[in-house]
Amino acid sequence: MSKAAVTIYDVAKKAGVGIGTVSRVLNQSQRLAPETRARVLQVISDLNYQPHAFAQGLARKKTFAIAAIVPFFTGYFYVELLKGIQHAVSKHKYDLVLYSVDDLKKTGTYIRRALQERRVDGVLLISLKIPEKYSEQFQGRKLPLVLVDASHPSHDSITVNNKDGAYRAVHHLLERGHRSIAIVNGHLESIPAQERFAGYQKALQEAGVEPVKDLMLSSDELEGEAAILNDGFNKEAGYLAMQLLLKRKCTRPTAVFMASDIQAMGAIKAIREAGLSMPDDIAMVGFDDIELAEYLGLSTVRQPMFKMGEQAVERLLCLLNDPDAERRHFRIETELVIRESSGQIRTLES
Amino acid sequence: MSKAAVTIYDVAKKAGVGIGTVSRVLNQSQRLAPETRARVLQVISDLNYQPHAFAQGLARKKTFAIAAIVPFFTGYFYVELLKGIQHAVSKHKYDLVLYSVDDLKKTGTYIRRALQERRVDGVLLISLKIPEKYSEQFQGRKLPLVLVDASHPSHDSITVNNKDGAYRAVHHLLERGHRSIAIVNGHLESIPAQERFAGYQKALQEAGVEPVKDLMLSSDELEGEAAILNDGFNKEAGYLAMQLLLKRKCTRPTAVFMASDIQAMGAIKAIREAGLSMPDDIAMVGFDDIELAEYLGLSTVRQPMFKMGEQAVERLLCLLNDPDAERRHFRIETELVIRESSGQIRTLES
DNA sequence: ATGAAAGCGCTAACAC
DNA sequence: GTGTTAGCGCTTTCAT
Repeated sequence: MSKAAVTIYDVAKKAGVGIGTVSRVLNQSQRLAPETRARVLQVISDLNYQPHAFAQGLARKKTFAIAAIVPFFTGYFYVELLKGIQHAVSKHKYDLVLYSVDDLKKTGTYIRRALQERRVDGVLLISLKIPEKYSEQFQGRKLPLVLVDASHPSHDSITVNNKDGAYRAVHHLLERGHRSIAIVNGHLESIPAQERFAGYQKALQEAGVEPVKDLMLSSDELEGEAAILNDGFNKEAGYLAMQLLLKRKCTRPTAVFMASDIQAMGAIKAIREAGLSMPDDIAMVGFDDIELAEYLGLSTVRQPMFKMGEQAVERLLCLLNDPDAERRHFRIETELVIRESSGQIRTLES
Repeated sequence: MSKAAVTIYDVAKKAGVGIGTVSRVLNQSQRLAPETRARVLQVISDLNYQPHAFAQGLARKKTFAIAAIVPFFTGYFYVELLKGIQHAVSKHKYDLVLYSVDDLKKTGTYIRRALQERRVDGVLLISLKIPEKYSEQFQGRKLPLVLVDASHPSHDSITVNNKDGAYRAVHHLLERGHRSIAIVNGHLESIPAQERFAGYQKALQEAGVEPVKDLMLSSDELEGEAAILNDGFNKEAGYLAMQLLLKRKCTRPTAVFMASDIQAMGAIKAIREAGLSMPDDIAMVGFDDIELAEYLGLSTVRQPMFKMGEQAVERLLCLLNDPDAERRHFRIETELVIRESSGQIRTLES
């Protein structure tokens, strides 16, 4: 109940040893008389002493904390990821400092802080593009960095195979007999959006289906406040895009690939409001496999997000021990989950 | 691009001043020759210098970080809360250290760490019960603590008015003409679950409706792995509970109050599987207003979670500046959101 | 107004 | 094996 925190000096004095010795028992040093160690340990326990993280950090030049810089979590994707991260971090007895970026313009500020404040030993940068300027600084300072859901040649990264995932989604729709397949994408500035678009195109091309410009929508073309937010992967954007699609009376698609489940939610609402039904009037495949997808009977492309988070941390911790390790780029494969929204096999009618 | 990080000494030397002076410009000290300040500022900028958080922390005995101890986030509630927390923390240029408790038995470990490592200036303890032992330590050390979604006489707290929320939900159902109203609750060990139960009882009693034991379920009575997890507020638990309820042929309720929306999701699934419809066969009101609720047309009790998070941080920061401030217990009111699941007004038939 | 010096609580190199 | 001491990078008196 003492007011002032107990320090290593208090322990040393009470145990009748020097502070060096106390420090040694703290750091599991080998060269110690078992008897001395026991005595010190006893005092530590009596005094309820615990080392001061900042003092240790300063002396050791090691913080035992890592930072995760996340775009202000829009939803399930980041939550699952964070769970995985937290799980791994905690397992290794590290602390997690969370920087969440509310305004993408300010990404640099957060990176700069994580980089220069030396509050953490390493950084996880999630779904965010790293400016070249900072990329160099990370290398210069040898501060380990792992990119998650993004990549850069100079840094380790863990990404989902977005292109292949999208390819599988659209391929599945083609197999079901659809030929007029739309895509509703997030902002095209976002890398995942670009990759998913590429997968969409590849599948169509392979099947010899001519891409139709009117069937390719992305959030940046939309009007409406909410749709513009962040990366354009949101409910509102999906809703608006689907409304647009449904207006195209003559060229209305029979199926649509939604670049995210959350957009799919909005789209489904628009379909219902239009008095149409899914999958009969329009089939759908999403991306993410958020918790809700199963509930909605939405076919989708599942990303193993928790695992990604864990893996990112594991990799980062490797880098901490060996900062000169070679760069590695992990690519995690997706899984197509087929539910009701993809409908039955369609006989051709064209 | 220099290997070693730039320190206050580098700045001092290059600016031709003492380190004290550099420190002063860093700390906005008043007594400084404007010209000196400008010169130092210039050098700081040239060298891209930024103070070392740990060194500052050690010297100032202040970390500019707070911790949030969260039960391994089960869902939307914690995400929204965290968003609010992050928003406020970031606004005040503090850092957020996240401790997420995967195993409730280990709560003490995390509290202990936050308490004794002195890595943070204050702690937010969320939805977790604080052991008396630690409660005293927080007071002894004068480490500010704010309880969120939990309370304790010796500490500041922010809670939702669970009892009133539940009361309003059930009252609403009564107004719609229901007399046989069930409750599906989380684990009764959880304080919110207890409070919601109290609200349920109060509403029934006020309406002169006799409580029926068979209509009062909570997750702890359920069998099944998933249902037991954490606080019992989960989809699986809702599903199982509703199945049980639907089995009671003769006493099947006409309405049910679900203590959380996520349980409601599971319950709705069970209802559909039983070939019944909501709200005709069974009306429902949930609790939380998760994103999905609107989508499901689920009437529910909305908790302002983001706001709670913000407010908790604001209060904690107040406490940092004035550790001897009087304890305050904030109680946030809920809002009843009426959607389709509550059905139309029912004519009595009994 | 500003330089010098004493800590903050710990680690690690150096003595014995 | 263990005590002593010099930092780690900063803030903050205390002089001047």
